[in-house]
Amino acid sequence: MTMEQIKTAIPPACCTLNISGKEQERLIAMFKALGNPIRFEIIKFLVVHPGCITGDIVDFLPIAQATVSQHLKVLKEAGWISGVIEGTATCYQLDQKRIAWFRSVVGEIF
Amino acid sequence: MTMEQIKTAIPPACCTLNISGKEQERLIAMFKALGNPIRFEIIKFLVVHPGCITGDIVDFLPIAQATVSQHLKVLKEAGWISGVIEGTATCYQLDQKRIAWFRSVVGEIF
DNA sequence: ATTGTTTATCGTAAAAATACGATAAACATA
DNA sequence: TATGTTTATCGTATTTTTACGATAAACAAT
Repeated sequence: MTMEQIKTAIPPACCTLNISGKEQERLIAMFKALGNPIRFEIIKFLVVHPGCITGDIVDFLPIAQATVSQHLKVLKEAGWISGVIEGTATCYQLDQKRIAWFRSVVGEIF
Repeated sequence: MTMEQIKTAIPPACCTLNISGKEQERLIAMFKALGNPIRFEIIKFLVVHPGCITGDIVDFLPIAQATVSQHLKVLKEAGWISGVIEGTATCYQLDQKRIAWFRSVVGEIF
């Protein structure tokens, strides 16, 4: 009886983890957003060419403008980038504050 | 003529980026794998309870055994975890080497 | 050998993501 | 005001992901 309990017990907790709720949702959204080859290329492009407008990214990628716009929206909502409207164009750059947060939380978890 | 060229030119490169090919694919796969709430919970569980078997995770989560097994496969193929067969059970833990690689590459990019 | 336990895989239905053309909205320019 | 430029959004077709039950495979226990 006692042995069976030991046999079926899960390994004891080795630590605690302080992430849940909205914070966890945001982190997962950031992971999900970069888990796509096109969006990863967009981020790489913005790392090297900060301040690009949508059209620059459309010219760079082999996909339709509507699709690029959609991917930019996902990246923006996840917190990887922010866009500043300048006339008819939108100027994008990395959201360094959020990215720093991402790195720090990943560092805390693992 | 000259002005038009300036107007349509993309911002100059501010740096270079050394990631591409198989390495980039692996990184994207790691992002994609953690961009799912169930898989994120599995990783959290394994952080706190290293060395758990599949059944422990099945008991912990509100989803079917087949689904858990599928998610474990995704996490394993992405490089987040590794599994050691012990009798009929499989003992899972984080792949710390790969995780360290993930953190270092993310640090290099951003 | 037979039965039970544990996990992975197969086939498939439902949900979500992705890509596109068409169109609208906002602004600049002639 | 009329025309062009730039981007976002809408509707939709296709692909991918997710979840499940059923089953198979590998081992343990009787």
